[in-house]
Amino acid sequence: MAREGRKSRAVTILDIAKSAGVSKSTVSLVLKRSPLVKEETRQRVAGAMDALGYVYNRGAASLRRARADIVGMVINDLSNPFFAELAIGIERALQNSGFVPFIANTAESVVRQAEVVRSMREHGAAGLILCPALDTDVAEISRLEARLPIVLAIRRIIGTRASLVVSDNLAGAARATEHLIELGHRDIAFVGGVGRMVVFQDRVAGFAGAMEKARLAVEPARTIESMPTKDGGFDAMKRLLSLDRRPTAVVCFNDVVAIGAMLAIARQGLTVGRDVAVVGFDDTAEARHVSPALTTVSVDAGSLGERAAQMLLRQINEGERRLESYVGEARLVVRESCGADFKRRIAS
Amino acid sequence: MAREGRKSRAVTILDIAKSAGVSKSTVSLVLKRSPLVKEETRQRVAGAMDALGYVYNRGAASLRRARADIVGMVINDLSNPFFAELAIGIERALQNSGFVPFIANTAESVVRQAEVVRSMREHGAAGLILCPALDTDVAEISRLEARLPIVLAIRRIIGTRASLVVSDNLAGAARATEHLIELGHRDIAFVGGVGRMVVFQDRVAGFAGAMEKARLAVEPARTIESMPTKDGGFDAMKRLLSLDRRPTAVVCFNDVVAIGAMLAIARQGLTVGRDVAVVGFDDTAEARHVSPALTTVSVDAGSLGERAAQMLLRQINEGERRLESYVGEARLVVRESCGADFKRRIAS
DNA sequence: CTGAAAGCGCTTACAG
DNA sequence: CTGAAAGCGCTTACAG
Repeated sequence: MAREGRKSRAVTILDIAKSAGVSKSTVSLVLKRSPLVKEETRQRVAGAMDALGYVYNRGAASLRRARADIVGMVINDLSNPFFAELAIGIERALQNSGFVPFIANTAESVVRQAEVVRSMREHGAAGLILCPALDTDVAEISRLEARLPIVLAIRRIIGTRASLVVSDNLAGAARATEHLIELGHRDIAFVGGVGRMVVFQDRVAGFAGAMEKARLAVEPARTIESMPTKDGGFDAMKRLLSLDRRPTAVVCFNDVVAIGAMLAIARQGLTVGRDVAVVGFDDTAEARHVSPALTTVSVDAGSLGERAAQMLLRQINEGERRLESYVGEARLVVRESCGADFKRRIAS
Repeated sequence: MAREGRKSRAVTILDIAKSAGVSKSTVSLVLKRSPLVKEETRQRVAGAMDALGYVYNRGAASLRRARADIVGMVINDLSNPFFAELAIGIERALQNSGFVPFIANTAESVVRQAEVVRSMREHGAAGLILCPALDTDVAEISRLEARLPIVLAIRRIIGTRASLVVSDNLAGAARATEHLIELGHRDIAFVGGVGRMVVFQDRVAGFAGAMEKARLAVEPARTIESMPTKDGGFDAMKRLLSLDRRPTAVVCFNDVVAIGAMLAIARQGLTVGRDVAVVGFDDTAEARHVSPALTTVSVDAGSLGERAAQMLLRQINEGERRLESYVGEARLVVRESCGADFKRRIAS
């Protein structure tokens, strides 16, 4: 009935050694798959482990080796499918690396983020992949980055020299805006996102650049900030639609904002794509699945995650600091929400 | 330039002790906030920690105390918002418990699940919250459950005596079905989910029970299995719509399946709610956000997660085995996809 | 391949 | 409050 857990005395390599009639050292060699041990001995030891229900104590090993096999992934919003896909990509890349990823969700709280990071360091994390929460302090990142390998993902923070994996926000937003302009739109708004985020600034810059190139006005009143969530997008779009002159198209901060915006448009009795064109950013699985399907900028969250993981592994293994940056391609994926279809039907 | 990480010699309590002019024991007492240490000493020690950049080594502490402060959460599909919400609820409940949750995603692979569980045990997890992957072996759970505190969440597995947090699948599905029957539907199908999952069996049983109570036929050909994903739901619905006689309503295995099904219906040129009524199960945030809004069975993933966490904490703290079960209420939330609205408009 | 010894950083009694 | 000692379970040389 009693559990054999950490409570009662655990089975150790010494027990295994006795049971298999070898020394502690030999068991340790078996554990690390050393070729020094002959097959027959190896099997005897493995048999003893099975029989006694041995569980390797990584804590003890880490303590001795002064290095643990975990890496932390700190995610700012796990309920956003984009970050869930990112996390899954990171996990995939870590699969056979000898490191296990531990995920934590900060829910955009810097306080929570500090706790989580501290906890991961206390557990001996060999490195961190960090998607910084809103309003993360530059100094905090710099301090961290001096102490352990770290890769910043998705959200750039100005003033740090940490390794970085982001997507090409400027080009992506520009491309999305150009597409709307090509479709004939002149009155285009930017919806969602928080002004003090660098990602927001980059995307707005891409948007404004494309507008200016086409000699179109960028009115400050037509850039509506919001939390980068579905509800945020819904509210922002509602506000935008309540203005006296409504835009014919909107570039949204990201997909969840765009989906929220689409709902606000529908709620208003308008048709997405015909009355108001919508484009998103991220290309999460949801973008394909909503109706009308969302035209968006694809950044491939999964492969960004893989990149970040590989970058972190290099940094951990090479010991000394080696900073890299990767800017993932941002590719426009035209579906229905931009109304390209409606235009075509009218033209023909 | 050099990192102070685990590579070079780490700062230990001995360094702190020297720097603060106290003994190692005193530092340890400060660490655990013992009232034995007077405030002035405490501050001196805390100051030294700050100055030297001390990081508590939990691995060493766990080793000595033979007990770690982590609990594992093993999730079968983190890309399903339902499980993401569950995970967030678990995290919330663990916030001030002294335990930190480590999440891992098995992506429905039992092989991956075994690896992940082993890794968590090796790291000394004090307990596990497990959402079993498809086809998880009963024997494996039983073995595990004899060795450490464990709470099974969401997916019941027949034959184990482990603690359990699930929702009332039978009643929920019955309620959803009854609602469709009240709306006048006679020809109702069940869409999505994998037949060998107990959750599926429970929900189908609820569905069939309600049908039989209304003396309606349950045709096996009208129970279409699929992976419990959006794509699965899409495919299943497509198959269902290709039958000669199409049902007027469908009860879906869960929300992601329902949303996939809604897309298949729309793709077919039909209108959800008017041509085919749809109800889901879970009430994820997405259910509110799709259009038409999904009528579904609310089970409150977040609070199920909290329950599971509390149950696990009790089990860990009380030392000996104490099995509990919690069956969360399943409440029908009527929105638009069931067509209640259309019916009303016709009636008036 | 094996055995003995030391040590990773902490906590736990225990005596003062 | 403090100090000295032992020990958690492992790995790491090192000598055989």
